[in-house]
Amino acid sequence: MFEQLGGAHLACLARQAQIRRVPAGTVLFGRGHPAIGCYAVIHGLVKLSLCSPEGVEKVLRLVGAGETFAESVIFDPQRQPAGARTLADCVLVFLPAAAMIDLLEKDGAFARALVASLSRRVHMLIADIESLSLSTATQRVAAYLHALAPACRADLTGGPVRVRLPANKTVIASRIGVTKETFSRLLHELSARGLIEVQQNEILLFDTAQLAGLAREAARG
Amino acid sequence: MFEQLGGAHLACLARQAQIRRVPAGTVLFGRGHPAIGCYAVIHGLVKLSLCSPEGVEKVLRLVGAGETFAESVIFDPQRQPAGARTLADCVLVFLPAAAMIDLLEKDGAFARALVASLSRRVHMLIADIESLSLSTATQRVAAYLHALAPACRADLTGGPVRVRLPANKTVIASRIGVTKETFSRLLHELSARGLIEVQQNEILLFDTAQLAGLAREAARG
DNA sequence: CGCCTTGCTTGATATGCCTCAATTCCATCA
DNA sequence: TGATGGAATTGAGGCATATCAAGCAAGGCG
Repeated sequence: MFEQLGGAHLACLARQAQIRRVPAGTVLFGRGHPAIGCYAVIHGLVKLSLCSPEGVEKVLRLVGAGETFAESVIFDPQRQPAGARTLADCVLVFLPAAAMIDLLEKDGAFARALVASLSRRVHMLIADIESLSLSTATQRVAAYLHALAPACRADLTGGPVRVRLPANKTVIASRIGVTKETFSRLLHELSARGLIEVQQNEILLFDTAQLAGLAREAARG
Repeated sequence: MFEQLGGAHLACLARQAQIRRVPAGTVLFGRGHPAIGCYAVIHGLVKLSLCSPEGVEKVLRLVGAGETFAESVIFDPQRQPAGARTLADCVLVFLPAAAMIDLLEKDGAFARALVASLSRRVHMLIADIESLSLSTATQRVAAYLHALAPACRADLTGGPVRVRLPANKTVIASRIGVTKETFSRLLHELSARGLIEVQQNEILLFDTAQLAGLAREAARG
């Protein structure tokens, strides 16, 4: 993912990193746990989520193969701001905090990659805040579906694109910021408009351009 | 703020940085502008905000003296995710992107400070998302007021604390994630409960502990 | 001094989304 | 094959918050 670092340092990292295989449903860490390192997902899916005191859950992010998470906690003396749980059987790389800190100061390329990674995270979070505060539920769903479509084909051909929801609809709904009920209803509404077709966990996008438009514009009757 | 870097490098930075004095109401950059550097606020107040296509504004952050902004854009090949405008006459330090990138690779201490700063930003954004998706408007207002109170005194004495809103109420409302109308109503409700007293731009907090409690717990009748 | 702008408050009304509850669907397992 | 349980759907109703509209206070300026 974000490792294009010097061979020597990479080797050093590799020595301290450990491969962990964890079954689906495992809690990697809960909210408030102290930071002991960060993770990279080789295979599988990890759910990062917040929980209100009343037990309502908000899915912050779904981390798939090739992505990393929990880097930020290492460098801010806080505790985990979110909990992490595997949604599928996973192969993870665990990087101890000490190794990260060490490498950060020694390898300029790594430092740069880490900063870039964190910057990207910041931008993604800002995008989330934007959609939560400025968009309607319909717009968020449209935007999410549009984002699932691989960028290349989507805009060119205009033909139907088949995407797969990375998790069950309850989780996706929480990620998008609506209840599962509303999510279900909105999917139906988009189907009725002829924009998509829902087939269990897969969705056919008939008109990605119009989806994108919906996501951008104001909701019209 | 985040500069405890080596003297030599600091001098180098100082050579490339420029002090800029800008009057209130100046647009420093708009959304989508390319990144050319980042800023530190010496004096004054800067508003970072998003804008929906329909013109609705969401205040992302209010940047006061001693804080920095727009660092993340330098390291992610994106354009500014938010616009920046001064709310008061400001004295700013502008750091060109090139200087930042350069320093990042050369100075381990700087790299670490930068990473820590970005990490803190990530945590703050997560906290915002949490309050937007899991809290009611009342809870957000209570949490905001509580956060304004200086941590030390507040918890100990229990006596009234006088805080000043950093900007006008319309801006604060948007920052908190409610309309100015609801903000006004909620302030009154808290006054009626005897928790606070509003005096124009200043607010007396009579019971910070209870405010904190309100922010945490579920809304009760 | 009165005008005008800007910000704040207050009331009345609307609505988007949530909540609760009842099925239905599907997968797994006995 | 039928039983069991989690997920998804569907409907009815309610509530929190936005929206719209109007009135009020305060400050700057001719």
